Amino acid sequence: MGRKVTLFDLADALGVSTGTVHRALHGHRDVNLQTKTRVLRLAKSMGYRPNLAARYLSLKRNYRISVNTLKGTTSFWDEVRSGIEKEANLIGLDNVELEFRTYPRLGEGEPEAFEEALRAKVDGIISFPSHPKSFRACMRRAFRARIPVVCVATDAPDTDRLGVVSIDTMASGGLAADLIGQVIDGKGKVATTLSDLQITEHAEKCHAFESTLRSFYPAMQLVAKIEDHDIETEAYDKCRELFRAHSDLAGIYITTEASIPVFEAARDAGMLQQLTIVTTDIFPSLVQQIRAGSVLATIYQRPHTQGRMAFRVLHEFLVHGSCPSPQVTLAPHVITRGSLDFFLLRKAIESTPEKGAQIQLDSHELEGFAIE
Amino acid sequence: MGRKVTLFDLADALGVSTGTVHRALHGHRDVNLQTKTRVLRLAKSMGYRPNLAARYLSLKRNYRISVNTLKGTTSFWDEVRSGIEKEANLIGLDNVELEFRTYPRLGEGEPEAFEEALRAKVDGIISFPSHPKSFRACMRRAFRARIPVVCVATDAPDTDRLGVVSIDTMASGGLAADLIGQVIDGKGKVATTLSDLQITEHAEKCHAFESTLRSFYPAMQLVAKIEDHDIETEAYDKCRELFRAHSDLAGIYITTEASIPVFEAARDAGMLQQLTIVTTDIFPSLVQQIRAGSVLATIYQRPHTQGRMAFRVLHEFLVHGSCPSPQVTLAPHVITRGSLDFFLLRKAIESTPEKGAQIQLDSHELEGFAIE
DNA sequence: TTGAAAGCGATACCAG
DNA sequence: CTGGTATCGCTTTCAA
Repeated sequence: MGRKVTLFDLADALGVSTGTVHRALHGHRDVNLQTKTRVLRLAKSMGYRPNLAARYLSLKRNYRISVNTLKGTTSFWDEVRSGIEKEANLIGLDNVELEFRTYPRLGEGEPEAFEEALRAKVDGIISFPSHPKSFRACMRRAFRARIPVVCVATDAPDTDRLGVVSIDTMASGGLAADLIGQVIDGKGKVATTLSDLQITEHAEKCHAFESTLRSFYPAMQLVAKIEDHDIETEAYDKCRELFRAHSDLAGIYITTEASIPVFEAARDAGMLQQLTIVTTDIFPSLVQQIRAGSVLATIYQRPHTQGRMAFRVLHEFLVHGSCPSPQVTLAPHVITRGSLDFFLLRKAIESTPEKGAQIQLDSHELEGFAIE
Repeated sequence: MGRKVTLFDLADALGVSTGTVHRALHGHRDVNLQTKTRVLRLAKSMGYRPNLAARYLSLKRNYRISVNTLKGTTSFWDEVRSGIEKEANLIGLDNVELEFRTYPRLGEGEPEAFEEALRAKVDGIISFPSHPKSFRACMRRAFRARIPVVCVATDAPDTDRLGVVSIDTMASGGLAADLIGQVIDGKGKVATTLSDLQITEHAEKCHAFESTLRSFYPAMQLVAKIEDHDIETEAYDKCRELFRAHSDLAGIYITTEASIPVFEAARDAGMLQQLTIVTTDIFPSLVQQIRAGSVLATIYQRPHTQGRMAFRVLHEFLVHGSCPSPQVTLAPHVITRGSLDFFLLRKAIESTPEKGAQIQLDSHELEGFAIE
């Protein structure tokens, strides 16, 4: 394994200066096309790889990243943000500054936050595209400004986003179908609730749920896909209606966090016992339902990890200039009553704030690796 | 937000040289105790944080890490190794060299590999402690040599390992119990298989399984914990015996990869249909069983992620001199028939080799972020 | 015990 | 269009 090739090695071999080599590699204007190709060819043949440490050091400018997300009613978005922060000061050689811009509700204040980030000339944006339509316009501007954008939680189709980090919706739907299907022995009526069929993410979960039923549980019947448009009363009312129309309903898959109104409707209809329920994500009032045994399982969408991954993708691009995997799709976690405590414990650990500034020590000084 | 504090700032403020400050911070011998404490105090009060880029750059020496793992019969250990490699060239600023030392079987060749790594004076070791007893002796030597060791997949109790990365055994057992319990409607006989009750990891899974049954499925009965000692014929024979003794067995939780002999025994006993089975991990012949519908779910132990995390913990220690979380416990993934394909897809992506040396480009040159 | 100074490799500026 | 060179912050000799 030969020693590492440096800029100087290239310059030396070609009889030019490192400045020239540098400009050639980075495609700056004002480089002779010939020397440029010579440099590029040699770099490839010698297997040149830039030394990132040296790069960071000489680059005084810090990367500034804007994190545009929803305020949210549960801790989901807090966890996304804390995941981003954690990854930032783990990876970060202190060369990243995060700027958080949060908007209160779906589609409300999102374009403004985006616009602000663009005006602030950040180097990259991590964003939750809450309103597909207005987001597309934002993306066009980001594209023109050459600011890379990573979407988190939901994809923004037909935009030139650099990457997406989201949960595997197909796996989620498939899991939900299998869990319910197995427990109710492959027969009976089931339903799903979602926010809106227009939202790709939700549509995909339902689709996977339905297609798994078709493939493996032909005797089951999906009788409704309830759209609640993120409005609690709408969810409640439509569920009441559903339970009235199908008093023999056996199971329900709630693809969003909006499970509480469903429980209330089921309880009020006196059907809570008979229903096999799979929910999404986790928060205190849902924990109660799980402990009470009303929930078969909840499908956890790992917001903390989504945040971490989103940061990684963007950082990778800013630093390496390349994007290893424009689509990061996370496997969902299945949480049941018997495993609940272990998941809650992990969640608590994840949200522990980073230990602050910490003087680094040589191992000589650590007394037998003792960790405080 | 004040600008970052450098070594020079500290030296300047104290009227000493950067060399002195450096030596004081690192506890090198031959530093006046007084100046040392003055430096340390000032460093803390000024919130000094070393610039890692500068450190990497000036440190010419690369870290050498030995990865001591099992050859294995399934792809489990291949995935662990590829996870380590992936994280290494993602995080690594090329300052890490990996040396793989693999041993053929449980406890066979393990001490030799360890010894070799110590002799080679590596900077750290990632190891699977396959044989608790001999491993402890190895660890003592590593400790004396001041070489940090991170355990992967299994912990090594009562040793001074730097950290462990493993799957959450409690969550695994709890999940298995809930899955089986719900499907068989909370009543009937169940059993588990494991390699050896001496192995903490297996014992914990069984314990969590049992305790979840006790808490939430009192009408279920755990009739056997079968130890197969990693021998296929032993697993087969003991299962046949089990099935003979309990022809009304309703479910079985296989805590290890050794599920194939169990399927064979069940099939030969004509009980495959009646059993609700939860397995562990995934490999081609198990995939067949899942597709065939013989498996309720398999609990995937995420070897790739285990590898990635193990590397992170060790790297973190070598670089920062601190260990953020000595115990990384991963949440297991639940894979069912309806979600199988999505998990297999992910697995295929994970094991895609890294794109090799790649010239980095400025964003100017990327035509609209187009990723090849 | 401490100070001074020479790198590490890439970047960016200023001359030519 | 290209060469030379100061610079980033830390580590590590070599002298004092």
